[in-house]
Amino acid sequence: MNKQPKYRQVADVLRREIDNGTYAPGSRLPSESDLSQRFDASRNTIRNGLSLLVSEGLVSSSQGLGYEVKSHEVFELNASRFENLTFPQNGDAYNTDVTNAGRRPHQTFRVEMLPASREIAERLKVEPSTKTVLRFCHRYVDDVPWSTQATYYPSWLVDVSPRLAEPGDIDEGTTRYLAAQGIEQVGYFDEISARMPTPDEARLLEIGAGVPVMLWTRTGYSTDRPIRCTITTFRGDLNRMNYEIGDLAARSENT
Amino acid sequence: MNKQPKYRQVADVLRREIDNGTYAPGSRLPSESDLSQRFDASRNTIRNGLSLLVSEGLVSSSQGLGYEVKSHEVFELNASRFENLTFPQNGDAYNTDVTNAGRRPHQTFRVEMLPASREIAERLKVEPSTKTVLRFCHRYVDDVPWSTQATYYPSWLVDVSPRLAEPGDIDEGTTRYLAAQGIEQVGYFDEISARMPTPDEARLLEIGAGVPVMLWTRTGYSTDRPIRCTITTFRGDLNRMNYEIGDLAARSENT
DNA sequence: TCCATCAGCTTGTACCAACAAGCTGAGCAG
DNA sequence: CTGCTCAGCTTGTTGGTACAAGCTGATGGA
Repeated sequence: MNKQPKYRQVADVLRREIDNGTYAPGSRLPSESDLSQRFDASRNTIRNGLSLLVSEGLVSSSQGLGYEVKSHEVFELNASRFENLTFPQNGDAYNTDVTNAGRRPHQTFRVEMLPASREIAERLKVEPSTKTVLRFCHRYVDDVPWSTQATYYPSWLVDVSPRLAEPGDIDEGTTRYLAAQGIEQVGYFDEISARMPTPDEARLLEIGAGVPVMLWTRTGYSTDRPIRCTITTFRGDLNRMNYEIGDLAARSENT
Repeated sequence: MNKQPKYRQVADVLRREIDNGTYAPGSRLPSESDLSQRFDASRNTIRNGLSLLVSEGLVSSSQGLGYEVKSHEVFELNASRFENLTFPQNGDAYNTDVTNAGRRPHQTFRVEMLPASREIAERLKVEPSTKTVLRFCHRYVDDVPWSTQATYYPSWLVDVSPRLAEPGDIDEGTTRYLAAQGIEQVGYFDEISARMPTPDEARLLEIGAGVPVMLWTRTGYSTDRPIRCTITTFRGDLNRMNYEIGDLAARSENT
């Protein structure tokens, strides 16, 4: 019957104990050597089992400290709020959302000019390797790295809206600034996928093994062509993206 | 300088060789003992490095076969297509999308009655533990497990639309059937997040370590209350969800 | 009191060994 | 030629050891 290898049994038992609250979020698991005694297994076997839980994102380990049970407070992200003159643009939306959630937003920012990758060129409908302007944000919530956001603008747009290529924030928001230049965003196309982080992403977001990233690619359109492409990466387990579509009058009613 | 532990160096070298095509998708890496010689490291250290690549989803291993470099053909999923009488409902959308992609759809199906979990109860605006009808699909693409879809209906809806609780497909689609009962879905609320699969999900979707799942929760509303809640899980790395919002006339034009 | 040091805990890295279990192709029996 | 077995490859599992490196609280000197 019991064909499961020992390290899986260890993981299964601990997983169940985490689920039922024996080990609460934020608390620490017994040490590897304690577990080694409890399960009558070598430290290697215990580590093997614990690494399963780490790769499931249930616990994280740190040298000298032990294994901590992770909590799962998700952050809601309203993605279908239309970005136009009436509503704030994406960057402001981040500040608004985070502040409304009672947390503290903070971001670093940089601008660079670089040739379009294949993905970006396709979405912006320009030739690959054409110059594009990249405006890059690294965002934090309560000083914890939360997301990176890279927005690419085609060079033709920068020609008519030169402030895009200047370092430094655009206070009124890029959407408003572009509208003032006669470029209005009338629609956008969103693509969402998830995968494990590259080492770079893991570093920027300070996430360990076992936490996937979500990739959110938004291509914005004027009435006649694409005007920007924004790629946002963030922790998949702590964020939830929301879309409201159609008539949702019934949603806000209290039963 | 070189403070990186050996097993990370191994992973970094192999990752770069996978990226630059030295090891193409579908091909196999050298065996652990070969790599052990090449890197002058013990087999354990090599395994440690390879497990990093596995957890990044770049390669997968199987006993007796070795390590295979994985490919990344993504499947597009149009999520904002409005589900109403004019357009087919979700289940049919799956058949349509898969067939259009030149692949073969196939699904198993079951119906059961069970008390609402907290998440479901909240979304359907019913009391927790109230009876709900679950219609569950396990979907395949070219005989590869692709997604699971669980749709929950509140019991009051089943009372007026009894066929929901009957096993077996509803040929005309549940949306059409419900509309015929006077229940029309006029809007929906989507929530998307990602995390590592539970052992159950890993089993159903036949995914190994290093592949996250995306969770897509859609709550459908009539004009006055929620009428269904659908939770879809699928591989995050092979699927991309799309939303079209606003005026996208410029998207389909060929430059 | 304050702060520097260190013992003693934790996990991280690296090696070795042995056997189990899955897959494949060579080669043999029919 | 067909089909079975098995040697020899692969990864999987489990045990062991040793030392490095990070964290914390106790200890003790200024």
